[in-house]
Amino acid sequence: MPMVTARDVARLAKTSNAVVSYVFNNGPRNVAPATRERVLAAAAELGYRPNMLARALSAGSTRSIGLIVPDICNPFFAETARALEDAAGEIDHLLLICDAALSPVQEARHVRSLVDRQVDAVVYVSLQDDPDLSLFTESRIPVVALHPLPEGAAASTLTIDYTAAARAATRHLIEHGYREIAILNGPTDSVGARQHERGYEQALAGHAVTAHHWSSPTSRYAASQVAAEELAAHPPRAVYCVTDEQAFGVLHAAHSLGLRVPADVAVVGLDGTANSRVSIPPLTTVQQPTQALASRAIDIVRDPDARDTPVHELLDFTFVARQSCGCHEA
Amino acid sequence: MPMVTARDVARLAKTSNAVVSYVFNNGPRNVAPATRERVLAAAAELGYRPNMLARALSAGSTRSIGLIVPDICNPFFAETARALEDAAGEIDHLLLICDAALSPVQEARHVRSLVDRQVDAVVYVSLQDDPDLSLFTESRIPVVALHPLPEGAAASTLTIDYTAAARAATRHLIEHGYREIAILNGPTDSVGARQHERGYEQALAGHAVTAHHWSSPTSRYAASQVAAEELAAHPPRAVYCVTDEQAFGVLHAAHSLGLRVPADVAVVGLDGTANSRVSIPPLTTVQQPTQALASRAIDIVRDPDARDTPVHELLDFTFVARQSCGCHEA
DNA sequence: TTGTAAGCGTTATCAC
DNA sequence: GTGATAACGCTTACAA
Repeated sequence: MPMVTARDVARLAKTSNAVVSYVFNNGPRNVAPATRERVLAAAAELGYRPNMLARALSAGSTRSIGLIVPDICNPFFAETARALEDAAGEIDHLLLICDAALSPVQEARHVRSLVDRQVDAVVYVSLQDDPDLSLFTESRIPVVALHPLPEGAAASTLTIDYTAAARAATRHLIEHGYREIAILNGPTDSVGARQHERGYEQALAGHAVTAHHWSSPTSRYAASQVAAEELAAHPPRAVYCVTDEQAFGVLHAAHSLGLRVPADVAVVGLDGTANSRVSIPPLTTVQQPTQALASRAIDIVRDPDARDTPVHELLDFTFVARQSCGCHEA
Repeated sequence: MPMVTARDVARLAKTSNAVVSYVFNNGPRNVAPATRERVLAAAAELGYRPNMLARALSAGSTRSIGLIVPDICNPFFAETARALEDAAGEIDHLLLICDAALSPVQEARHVRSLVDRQVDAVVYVSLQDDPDLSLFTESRIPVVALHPLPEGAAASTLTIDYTAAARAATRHLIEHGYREIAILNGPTDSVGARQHERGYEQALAGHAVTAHHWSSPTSRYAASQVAAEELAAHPPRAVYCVTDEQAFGVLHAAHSLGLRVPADVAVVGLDGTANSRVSIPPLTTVQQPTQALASRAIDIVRDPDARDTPVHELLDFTFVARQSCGCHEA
């Protein structure tokens, strides 16, 4: 298949390649209706498709947006990727999904790769609390992080209010009457982790509740290991997990120790992945507004105003009570 | 940040941009060691990074490989994507992950998009039994499908032997002594579905076993719905599911009906995702050789010989007995 | 061994 | 309203 070029189309339409470009871009110059028709007809006849590489090289935009996630095998990030792909598709951009595979080294490689690939913007979920954004800023690539960033970081952020979410989840557990409530937090001391912590503490304040502080990597297996150990030692009556995956791990640990959920241990998660509906038992969780997060992220990153002045936005979450907390007993 | 070009480097190294190119590509011409050093030093000083777009436009290779999966939220495909990203990274290629989101329309859009983006090759897991490969063949983009294709399709295939896998799984259930065994197959009549079916039938042949034929979309929720209905009606003693996700759905359905696994219903899956270790109960499954599949897929698609003559390869699977079938009772 | 220059297929500026 | 033509930054004959 010899590649059909704009020049070929121009030849057939008896005009110049410039006009072909004008037609396919609706500008920057006008073309006479008759000429436009001839060009379109010729293009159709030859099966012409503009060469995106040449277009990108010349025009300076690759019409692509990068996404870096810590772990594509975590369905929450897969769902995020899907929502972003939709949002990007609507503005006719390609989403480049990069999976850090839980490795900071891999993550750094992807940052480099996206810069090299000249993506127009980046949606970033980092493994690090304070990721190095210099490569992006040097290349003037706008970035929006889907998690809180330290004060003064050179990127926009777009998240739910984790403090409020943790508070709501913990409060719900307290209202069930549980008096020994653990928080299963993430593996590192990050801004986000501290927000969960704070919400949990705020909910506990003034209640005669014993706190338990656990932490595990954000994976089902790792959480299961940690939870199994903790549950065997000083079993709390309830656990608030900062991700659904960790909650699923707790569910598994409880099961393997012969503990019933919620009769023996109550569990609440955060993310509201599709799987939370079909876990054993169905998981009570804080639902992230994945669609809204995605479309807003694309808006932010394409907003010329936000390019230089990072914006920080909070979106609303929804608390979903299912069986694992003790509501809706089966 | 004014972009640093090869010309800038050449100027600083007191040589020509051609030599800069020779240095960065190790060819096609040799460069005197001294000159090479000067170029490298100049490049380092200026922070030169070759412009991939210009390189791709000129050289004709984008150093990228496309991947189309039916559903990135299914961890098996996420794990596949991760393995492929590793394999692609080793040859310094970017993996473009495209999620069809269970929509054939979306899938077709991605095919178009990958062709437009001029990827060097494509790894394809299609929703269709007989996907339209013409766009790829016209553009001479080599394709390897990770599932069986109808006779004569213009792409290589690389899979495990699904017939043998289904046979092994079903046979295992028979050896447990179960006499009512269902197969939960995929939603469409595809080559792959027929292979599962055949393996299941082969295992059953000559045994006094009652067969049950179920089918559901490949998602936990959908499988759970179908299984709940079937289990409420004529509960079989065991179920072989053609994917782990469907098996998880059966687990959930059983739980919500108050059926114990494996005491009341035994379940076997196929894929061997990480989650199968931590399901409730841990899932007996046929483990796909994900890493091997990925690296072999990259090899095939880059093999100049296989470019024109599709190859069809079978890789070995591993049967992993855990609790859901009745082995290793907790 | 190195430099010159002609592409690669667009976009966009200028004249006309 | 349209047609030459110069970028965009690189690769790679071809010359020197």
